[in-house]
Amino acid sequence: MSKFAIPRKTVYRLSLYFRILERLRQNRIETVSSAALAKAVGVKPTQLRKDLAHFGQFGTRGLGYNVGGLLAHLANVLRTARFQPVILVGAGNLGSALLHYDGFAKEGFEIVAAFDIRIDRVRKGSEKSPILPMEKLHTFTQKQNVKLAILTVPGTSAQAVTNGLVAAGIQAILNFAPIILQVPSHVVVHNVNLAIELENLSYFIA
Amino acid sequence: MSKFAIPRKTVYRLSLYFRILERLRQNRIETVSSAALAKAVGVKPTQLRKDLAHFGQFGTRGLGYNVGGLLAHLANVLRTARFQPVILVGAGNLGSALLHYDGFAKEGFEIVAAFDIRIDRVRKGSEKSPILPMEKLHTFTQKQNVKLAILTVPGTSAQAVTNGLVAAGIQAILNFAPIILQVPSHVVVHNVNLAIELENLSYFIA
DNA sequence: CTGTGTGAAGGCTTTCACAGCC
DNA sequence: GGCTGTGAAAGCCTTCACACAG
Repeated sequence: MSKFAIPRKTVYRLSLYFRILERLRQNRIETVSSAALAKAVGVKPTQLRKDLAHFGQFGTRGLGYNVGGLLAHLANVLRTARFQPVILVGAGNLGSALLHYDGFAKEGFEIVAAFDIRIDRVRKGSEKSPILPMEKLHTFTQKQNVKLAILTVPGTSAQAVTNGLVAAGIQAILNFAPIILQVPSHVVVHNVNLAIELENLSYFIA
Repeated sequence: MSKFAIPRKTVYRLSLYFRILERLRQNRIETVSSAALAKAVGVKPTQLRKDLAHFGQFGTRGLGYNVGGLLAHLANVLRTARFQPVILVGAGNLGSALLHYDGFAKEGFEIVAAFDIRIDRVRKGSEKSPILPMEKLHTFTQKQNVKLAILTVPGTSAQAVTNGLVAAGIQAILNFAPIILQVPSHVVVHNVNLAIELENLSYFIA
């Protein structure tokens, strides 16, 4: 039961289940069936049960799942994933946009610092994170033991910046630059391209 | 060869190929092999060829693909997907962040207007798109024949707002709200949750 | 010899069908 | 009866192997 035995897609859905369960607990709901939970997440009940089967048996037949108990189990599985410090590199258009976004903090991720070659790129003072020059990236990351980075630099400098991130000890990168990053095998990269999401979506308009 | 016969994932990759090809053309490169193009996109050569096979035969055996020719074909396949007007609903934290992002415009998507219940949420005047009250959404969307919407309202109001979007004729929604939207079958929804992306990523840190 | 096009094989996910337990 | 847990089946996508063209 190595953690890499669990499919990426399953892990992604665990996060979805977790959020719905939190909402249920807020509403003092103590029990939920796989059918109800699956519907809220937008998957089939059997898929939810298969996902959970990777970790053990949490339900009661004929009844469903105990909300608190399942939450605790999922929190345990996802625990390493939360409350990690994050740095953001590239405080340009999208970067500073994401700095203004409080959705990360709400979910337990704090952007502890942003880096840019131009430190004058400070938008009006709503963000708490300091914007530092790139030269400080290495030392800062190592001192604070940061492992997660959000990369929002232009594609032309993305690989060079990535090399610096890897050298500084970063282990996972949420990459918004439109290129494939070359990284050592111990570093995980997830690519996001909002323009392509939009393009892809509009393709399926009837 | 109905457009829905083409897998979502393939369409997504077509967008990736397209962007690399544009870059090659800028560099006056006229021919590219499936191996080279696939590497730039981060997929296997056979997958690239299978993707293209959905539409016909574009390559020359022993030589590769003509950059301009393949670009033209892909542009034709993706044509409906580009240069669409888009509205953004919910000019809160993430919404106004995305309004500041110029990556959409670069790829051919113009955010023609933003809507919010509070029209005073205007950040400093860098954006060109007007921020309008929600009451104008319906008329505006119909008059301008907008079919694409970016949804960045809180989860609590997302479904209600979505109903309004659907009534106004919106056919595709890029949804950042953390709930599953109920929509008629002719409406396409794509969900994006940046916090979960981050959580999922950090799960795979060794 | 190089590199595309493609049927067949393989692998991964999802779904089904139903056994088992409350 | 209601609902979970799970082996088997199905479906989908990716990869292989190789025929074929330049």
